[in-house]
Amino acid sequence: MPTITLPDGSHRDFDNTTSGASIAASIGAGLAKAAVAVRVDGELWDLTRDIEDDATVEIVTRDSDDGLELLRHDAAHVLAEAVKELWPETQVTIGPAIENGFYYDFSRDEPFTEDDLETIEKRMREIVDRDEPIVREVWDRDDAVEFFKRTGEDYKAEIIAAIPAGEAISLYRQGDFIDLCRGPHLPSTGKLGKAFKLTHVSGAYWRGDSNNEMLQRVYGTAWSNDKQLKNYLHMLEEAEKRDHRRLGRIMDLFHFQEEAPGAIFWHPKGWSLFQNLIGFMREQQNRAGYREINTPELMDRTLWEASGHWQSFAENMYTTETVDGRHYAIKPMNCPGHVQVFKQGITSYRDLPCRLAEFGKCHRYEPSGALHGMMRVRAFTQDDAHVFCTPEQITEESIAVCNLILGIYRDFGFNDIRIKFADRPEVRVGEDAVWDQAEAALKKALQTAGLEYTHNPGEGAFYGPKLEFVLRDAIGRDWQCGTLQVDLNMPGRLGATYIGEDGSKHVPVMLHRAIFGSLERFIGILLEHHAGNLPLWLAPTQVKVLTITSEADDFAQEVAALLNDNGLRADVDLRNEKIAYKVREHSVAKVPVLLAVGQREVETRSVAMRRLGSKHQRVISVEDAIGELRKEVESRSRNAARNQT
RNA sequence: GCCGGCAUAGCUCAGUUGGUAGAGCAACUGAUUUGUAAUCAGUAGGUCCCGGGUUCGACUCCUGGUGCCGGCACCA
Repeated sequence: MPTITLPDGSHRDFDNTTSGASIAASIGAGLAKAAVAVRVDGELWDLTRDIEDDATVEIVTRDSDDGLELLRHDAAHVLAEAVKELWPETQVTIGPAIENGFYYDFSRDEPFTEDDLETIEKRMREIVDRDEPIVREVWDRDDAVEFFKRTGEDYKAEIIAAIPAGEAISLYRQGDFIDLCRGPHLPSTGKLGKAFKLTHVSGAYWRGDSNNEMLQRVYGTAWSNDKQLKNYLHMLEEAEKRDHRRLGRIMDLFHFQEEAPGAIFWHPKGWSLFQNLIGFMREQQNRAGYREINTPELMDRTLWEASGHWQSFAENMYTTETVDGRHYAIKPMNCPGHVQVFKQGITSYRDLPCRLAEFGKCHRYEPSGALHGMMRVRAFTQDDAHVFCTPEQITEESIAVCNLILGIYRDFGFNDIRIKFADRPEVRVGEDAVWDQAEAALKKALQTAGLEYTHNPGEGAFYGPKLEFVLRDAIGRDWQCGTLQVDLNMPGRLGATYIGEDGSKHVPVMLHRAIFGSLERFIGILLEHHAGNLPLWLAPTQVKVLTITSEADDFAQEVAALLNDNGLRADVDLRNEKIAYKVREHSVAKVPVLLAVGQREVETRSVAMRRLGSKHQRVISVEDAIGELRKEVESRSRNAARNQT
């Protein structure tokens, strides 16, 4: 006689054993229909599973986050069932729900083709129409291993064999398909609905290990209704339109070519943007007490061996052949160079913290498959800095770095920022006691600053734990940019010391930090975030003055000169073309401000101002236009561009 | 690096069973002096990614590379 407590606090008594399905039905037909699972005392259960004891129960509907995840997980099972029906010799492995969808990894000799995808999807829809019950079964582990071995599912058998012997495991059966699964699942395949679509195929390593064989992964997306699916597919199209590689071409910012894979040829406008970002960061850093330096791009290999980079990353470093009997490496990062600058002369504890910054160009031989537009390149510029400080200063300096990073992201229009705490990796240098100290210091800084964070276990650098700053862009994609690392190892390895209050030598703590991460990548992210419509203060060409007739040529040039005198980047377009043609061309090129001048404007010394994204224009005096634009640039107002006509 | 796909004019793309290539836009030239997202006409533009092979003949077929795209792995 279980008593069921519902989320609103009300109680219901049942004479016999009940289930999520009957509870939902007792509340209402609508809920029963939307129900996909039930949360029993906080744990997700199948709708049909018996509830025998008193419990707090919440019906999970297909629209909820939990419900959607279940739907996607079920979609993966239906995908596997479809593949097994079509190609019985294929082995199944695993298939989880992921953000926006699901995938399933299969082992087979022949990769799937695009056509196969259509065939599979069609079969999946048939399975949904069959509305097969999805039934939970509890098996003995050894029986399950034996069963999957017998049916040729070696991967499944391997997974189950890793579960401790004697433990009961749950399997789910739908039609002829049976799979190991923690569950829960929908009551039947029909509940999945048809708002899903297979999207692409790819290779994926068994257990995510590149030493293992490669499986065939099928990806799909699944939603609770058709409208959501349609929205998602539309979002994908929009994302394609704001691809930074496309925008870079349209806006004439940069290009790539075959002779320099993973390296960027910057065009005048793109380089202007690049320099703007450096100028901005330089100003922020100077204000925060950093001093800028510059270190060699080519240094003797022994330095990299001493820092420990050679041992970990030799394969990813560009090196020279023997030159005058020595081997040099192009710097893949700036830290060892900064330590050399720190080591010059004798540093007193009074000189700490010592904050050294560099816009350092680094080269890394990234694996060919890792390259991705400007987001992952082989030649890039870090806004790198190292803070040398005493152990007592770690917390304060870390907090300052966090605040600097978060403030700067806001200046660029990123407001949704997450912090991940990455602790010691398996392969590392330094004693565990030192790692304990470094991790504790970083955590303390986060707590003192009152910042929320999530854990990213084992993802720290080889010399120290790190914070990863992840920003979410306008269409919901996450990008890791900034980083803060506490390093108690490298300064000692490279012989850095300072004289403490006690008059003896101490090894300083080194904080590594970057805010943009890589300028190249950050620009790519900025372009996609703003869909190319850069805020005025960043736009390479801020203003284009367009003539309507050639009689306005002199005035247009005068206006452009005035704009330039006032620190605005302005150009003229005097071509003998219709104004509509010029407006279109410069709008496509994403110029934020268009000033049209014709006979009327010449006579009144005014301009017709039109902002990117607006169809309207305002006729205002040249002085007012300049004043307004200057003000906007100075306030770095991101939204102003959108709110004005 | 691994799995799969792609590579034709500056860009977006056509190109039938193997007979050395076309369109639109862009560019250039001329005309047009124009009021807010494409004025008209003409001209020019190609090592069909690179190398090797099969063939009388290869953009097309085979083969080895390179680059890019989607993932996986990697990311100091």
